[in-house]
Amino acid sequence: MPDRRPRKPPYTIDVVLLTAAHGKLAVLLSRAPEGREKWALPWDAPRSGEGLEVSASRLSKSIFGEDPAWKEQIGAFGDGKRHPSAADISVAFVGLVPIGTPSPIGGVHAWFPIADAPSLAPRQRLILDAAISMIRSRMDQSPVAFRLLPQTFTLTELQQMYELLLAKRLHKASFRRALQGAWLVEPTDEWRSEGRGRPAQLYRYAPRKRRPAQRGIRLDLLSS
Amino acid sequence: MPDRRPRKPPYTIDVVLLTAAHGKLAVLLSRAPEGREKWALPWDAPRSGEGLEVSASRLSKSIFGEDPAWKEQIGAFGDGKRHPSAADISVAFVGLVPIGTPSPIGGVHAWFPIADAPSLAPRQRLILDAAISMIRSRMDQSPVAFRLLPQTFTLTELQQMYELLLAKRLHKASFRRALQGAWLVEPTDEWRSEGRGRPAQLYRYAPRKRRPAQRGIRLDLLSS
DNA sequence: GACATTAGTTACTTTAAGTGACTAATTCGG
DNA sequence: CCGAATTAGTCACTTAAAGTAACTAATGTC
Repeated sequence: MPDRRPRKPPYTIDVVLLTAAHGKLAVLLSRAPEGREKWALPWDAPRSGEGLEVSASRLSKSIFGEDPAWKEQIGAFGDGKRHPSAADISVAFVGLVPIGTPSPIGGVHAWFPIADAPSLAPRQRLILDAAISMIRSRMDQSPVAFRLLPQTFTLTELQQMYELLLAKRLHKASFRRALQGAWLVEPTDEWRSEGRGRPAQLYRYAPRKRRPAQRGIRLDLLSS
Repeated sequence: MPDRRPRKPPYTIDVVLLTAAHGKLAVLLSRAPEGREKWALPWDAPRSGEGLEVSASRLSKSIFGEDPAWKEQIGAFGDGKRHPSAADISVAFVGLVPIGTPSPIGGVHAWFPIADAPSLAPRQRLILDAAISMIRSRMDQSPVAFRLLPQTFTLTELQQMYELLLAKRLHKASFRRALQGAWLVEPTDEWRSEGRGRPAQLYRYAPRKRRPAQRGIRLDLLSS
């Protein structure tokens, strides 16, 4: 990962790969061979002529063999905070990895629940915090919850994912009614029996464009 | 022997300054002395050791003498698109200027309604579009509408600003009820008589923290 | 003083969300 | 084979919020 060419790069690409495991959000960190901190977010210098998105994809692929299920830029970070590289700024991306994706992780990478992540270089700490707050605030504009789940899932799993991200319990009937109204999922003809209890139908993410109904104004969100 | 040729900067800072004028959003452009396009978003190379936010402030101050009323980073842009500079990437900021701010604009700068902006370098076009879509999507999380208005304003002016940003008509009673519930404004003891009709009371933006009431889930926004 | 004009409120309707209790389909332990 | 436990899914009723139109209030114009 760290490209140790003598000249300092003009900037770095840092990626925050997130997944859900054991009811918690987890972030992928790489063991840092040198430097003050033992772990770091995966980062690299861009290659010549390579776009930002492409760099981030290359970095993700070097870890997983494939792109994350969803990826978005967080922004550029600088302002004098220390980074494993000597670069003045870092362009950060957040990517989501579906729960249960086989991770070809050797001893070099490891998943950490975000609450017990080890200490990171200050700039990378900022990036991680920004990534978490970004996916929490984009949940209603991007299919964040769906990209943390496999292609098919039960509605209970989906609800639990929303509860994890919102850090809040939701009521079953309300959740399903909202889901129905939003035309986000469609049932498959498969069912999953999870030991005891009635089997659950599997659904897939299949958003249908709707008229921009968008009722109301959400002024109340401003006052949080 | 040091190389004295103008070295290309590692990145640029570009700013999208927006205001509202004549019922439309307008962007500030600078006349470009050279290059393929006649106009450009204000940009500059960062100074050594200067943070990103600081660079953007410096650039804004060089135009207005003061910071915009609100400012936020949009992100980093690159991916091979052409820019007035030779830099590989540009870090873009959007800033809001209250309606009616005296602009010490010579022949160098001018406000353009966003619908009739002249052609820009491809990367700057992307930045401008991202800025617009950003403030539209952040309206319910940041006081965007308030930062486009003067310190005190009438509720009708505020409603018209929301209508401009949302590109949608709102009903007076609903808007005011939502405003009341959100605890975002407080009345001043001033009134403004605008020619004919009953005078309107002036309000100021004074958000009060509330319990995170946040009722419901906005799944419907996902399907737009 | 009648009227046009803009501000602000009220009362009623419609829609969405909160909630608990219900039915349905399965496993498990006798 | 039967009943309790368990999880999935739905229903009906309650409560809260947004849509809407008609109202009152205060000013300027003629």
